[in-house]
Amino acid sequence: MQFQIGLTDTPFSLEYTLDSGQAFRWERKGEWWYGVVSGGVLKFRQEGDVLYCETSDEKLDSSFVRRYLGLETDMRHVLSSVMKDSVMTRAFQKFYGMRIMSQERWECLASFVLATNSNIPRIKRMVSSLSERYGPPLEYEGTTHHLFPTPAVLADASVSELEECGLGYRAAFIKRVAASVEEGRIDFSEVAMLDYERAREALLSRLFGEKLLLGVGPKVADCVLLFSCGMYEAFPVDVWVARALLTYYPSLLERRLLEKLSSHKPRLSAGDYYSLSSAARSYFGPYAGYAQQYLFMLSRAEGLK
DNA sequence: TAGCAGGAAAATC
DNA sequence: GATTTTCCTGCT
Repeated sequence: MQFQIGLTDTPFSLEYTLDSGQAFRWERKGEWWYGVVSGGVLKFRQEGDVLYCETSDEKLDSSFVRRYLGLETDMRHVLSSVMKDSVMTRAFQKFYGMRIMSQERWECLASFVLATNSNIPRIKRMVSSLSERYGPPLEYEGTTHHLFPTPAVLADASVSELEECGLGYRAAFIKRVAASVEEGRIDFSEVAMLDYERAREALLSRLFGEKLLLGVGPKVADCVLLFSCGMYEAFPVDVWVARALLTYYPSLLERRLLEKLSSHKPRLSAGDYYSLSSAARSYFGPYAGYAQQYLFMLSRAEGLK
């Protein structure tokens, strides 16, 4: 199936969106970006104000794509809310059109569990070898693609086999998290309906179960809420965003955090994470997550240390 | 709460 | 080619 989406009335950059470290299954081949999403292969090419789309699956239609790429978000609201200072102005000018996507929730959770202590190229490799090994194959244009594996399959995989996908110590985490999802301990659609604070609590443990979820801390929870549940006030803080806050927004930080972040090897405790994240959320407001993603990109582009 | 380990690849020197 | 860093969390 082929179709087009007009972008005349809304800022959008395919490249900045797919390559901003939110999603890990997109690859550029020549003019086209290829990805596997929700049971099908998707293919995108942007030419100015037109987004050309092709897909193996009828269900991945234009309304699906608009939702997936975050095109339904009214950027005028985002801009008027988040444009508070010259740093934001610079970041939005530089990466104009970058959108927060709305990804499949289980895949998003799994991807960010793998992301701990890692880097983007490696995360992509882990996700793709997991998919090749455990995901159902899908032929498209003469190439075999693989869907992202289901929780059931990963829960049944052995840790040593998972390790062979280059996961290292993350293998045990992903197995446990998959099992929790499979057992219904995390009900994503229920989480997505809660308000942000409750949703984070729920993801982080207590709601449906007794046991702590291995491998899901506040940062991973924030990524899942922002990138797959449409909670734009979530403000994940990773090393790059922490550096950006330290460099551009020192006045938002308590003295204690300033000192810690300036130290040689900053290690944030859970308490530190919450104070950082909530300081940023109250400064940037309901679309803080957008501010976060632009800061992430700016921080990397400017090579902050 | 602080301190540390974890595991492999990228980035950097 | 060696060292440092890497979209962090769990355990003690």
